[in-house]
Amino acid sequence: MVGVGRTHYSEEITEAIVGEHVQLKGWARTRRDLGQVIFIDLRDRSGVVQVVFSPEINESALAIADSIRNEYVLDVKGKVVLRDEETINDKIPTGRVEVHVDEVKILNVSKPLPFTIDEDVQISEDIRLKKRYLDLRRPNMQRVFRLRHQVTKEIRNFLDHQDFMEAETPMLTKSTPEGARDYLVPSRVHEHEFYALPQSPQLFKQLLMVAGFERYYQIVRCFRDEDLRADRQPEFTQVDIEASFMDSEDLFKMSEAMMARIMKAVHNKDIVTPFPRMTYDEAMNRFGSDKPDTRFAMELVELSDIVKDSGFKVFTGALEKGGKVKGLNAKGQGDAMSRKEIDDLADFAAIYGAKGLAWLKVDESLALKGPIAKFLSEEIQEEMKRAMNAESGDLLMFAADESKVVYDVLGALRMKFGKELGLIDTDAYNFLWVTDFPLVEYDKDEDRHVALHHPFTRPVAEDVEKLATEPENVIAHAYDLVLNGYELGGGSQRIHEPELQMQMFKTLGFTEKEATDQFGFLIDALSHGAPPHGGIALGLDRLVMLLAGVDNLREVIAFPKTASASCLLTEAPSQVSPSQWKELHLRPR
RNA sequence: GGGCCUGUGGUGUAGCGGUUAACAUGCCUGCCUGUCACGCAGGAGAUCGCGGGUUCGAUUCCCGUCAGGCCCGCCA
Repeated sequence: MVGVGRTHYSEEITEAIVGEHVQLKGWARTRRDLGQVIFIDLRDRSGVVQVVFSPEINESALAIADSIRNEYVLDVKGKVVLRDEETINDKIPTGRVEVHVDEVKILNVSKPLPFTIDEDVQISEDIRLKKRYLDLRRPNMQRVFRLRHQVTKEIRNFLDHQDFMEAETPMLTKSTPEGARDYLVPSRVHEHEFYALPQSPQLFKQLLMVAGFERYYQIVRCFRDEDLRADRQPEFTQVDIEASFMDSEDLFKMSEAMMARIMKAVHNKDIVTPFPRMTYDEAMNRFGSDKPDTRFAMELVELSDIVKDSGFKVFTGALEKGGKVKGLNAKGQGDAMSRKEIDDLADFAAIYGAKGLAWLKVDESLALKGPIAKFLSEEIQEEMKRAMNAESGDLLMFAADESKVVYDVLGALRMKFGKELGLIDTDAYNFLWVTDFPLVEYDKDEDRHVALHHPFTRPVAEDVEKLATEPENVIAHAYDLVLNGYELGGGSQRIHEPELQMQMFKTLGFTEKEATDQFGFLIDALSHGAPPHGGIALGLDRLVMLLAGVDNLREVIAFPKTASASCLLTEAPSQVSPSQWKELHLRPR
């Protein structure tokens, strides 16, 4: 340990250095004043050690200690002493020793705090965010940010060893259509023109490939002006990677090695590679999600064929409109749940667009009971039971609707039961590749196709012809890395031919002129010897969140935004002066 | 844009159509030489988020609003 005026961190005060004279700096965590003897727990970034003041040690130090309060900043000098057997404190690592203080300086005082700097004190989150500098002082928060540092350090070391080089890209860049809403920055110099903060460095990293860097990465801030979630912040950090001459297999392998290294470094956990893979179709059909949590089973069951001739309108109607009927078996819940609880599931399903939720209980004689039982023949009921592996006491739920609604509803119900029934192994880290995404999907509102990944994603070779004719059926060279039901990141092989890129823009409804106006620089770059390339971007915040075992991004971002995208500490965003408006050629509306 | 939940001393909670608004912790004062979330004694500290309504009377019920959270839409 180095440092001016400090010989040790508090965690280093151990039996090994008994008798030594040490100098420590830190904060007074608590003071226990017994009149003639005062104990203070001195906390620094490493931990806590007890320092002792008494007349036998030093009168003047004791006098100063009398005025010390919580969170005063101290500089103490003293001797490391072994504690008597009966005064050993097993609760702290340094509990076998203490420092007898012969000199103390108060480096700074502190007002009483709004909350205690301690591990498990429950404080409402707005208070924590308003006084974030105190919140971050808590040891468990410090641990999280040390973990975060360790993760980025491992990533940098790993990629460096793989010949990747870090390069920076602009934060003031061009607003482009497609994707999320941009954060805009008005230009002072160019009247009525705006920069956009990057949603990701996507185009720049492709241009770095054209530039011949071959292997690039960047740990980079990205911005998206969309509404927040527990796992979504308006600014977030991405591990952005791009490589020339690497195919998807190379990228999978490399990403897996990187994740394995991180897991080993931070949790000493050996994870199995290669990661399992699943196509997008399979993920949706089995789990109702493109980021399935595979830590528990409870898969969706396809019932469309079984019920298509049932005559039950709810089912057949959905099928006639091109939808699906799928089921979900909540084991034992037919017995466990009350009628009201089951009825409440329909409200839950409605959030995801379901018009209702059909269900059946399996009774002791394996008969199906419930409001829809009478609409289904004996034969169909038998087939349903077989397909869903129905046993006595089970609750069978059914969604019949357009595919998206069926997936969303049953996928959400699956996660709800998984969590509430404790089916999830919380120690598991289930990595998974989801592959073969569709290239585009049809957007009703805009009446055109939009890219599922982004417009630079490469269609698989055998589907290129379909781009113009049946774009919905084109599969992309795109993949997501999923961990425990969270999308950790996504990547793709990119289009490196200008003609194919232009065709892609046309598929997305751009005219040639619009494409050239917006993305001319890219098309031009691709026309000058662009190598085949592809890459991946990983959400660093989410990764750290999962490694830290928390379920909210705010816990792993030092100064996060609230659900309404404001910073309670600085009170950003804020109004600006009339002169600032004017300079930017703007006026309030 | 929409739905749901929360808002009471500094902090965390309790409470109820009429209370002296309770408890814990923190804070202040005094006592205490082995505590460790020290202890003991005393004290200060709240227009119950804000506005309106219902009512003889609202912290409590209703409406609105603001703030925080979760979710849908949005976002990859």
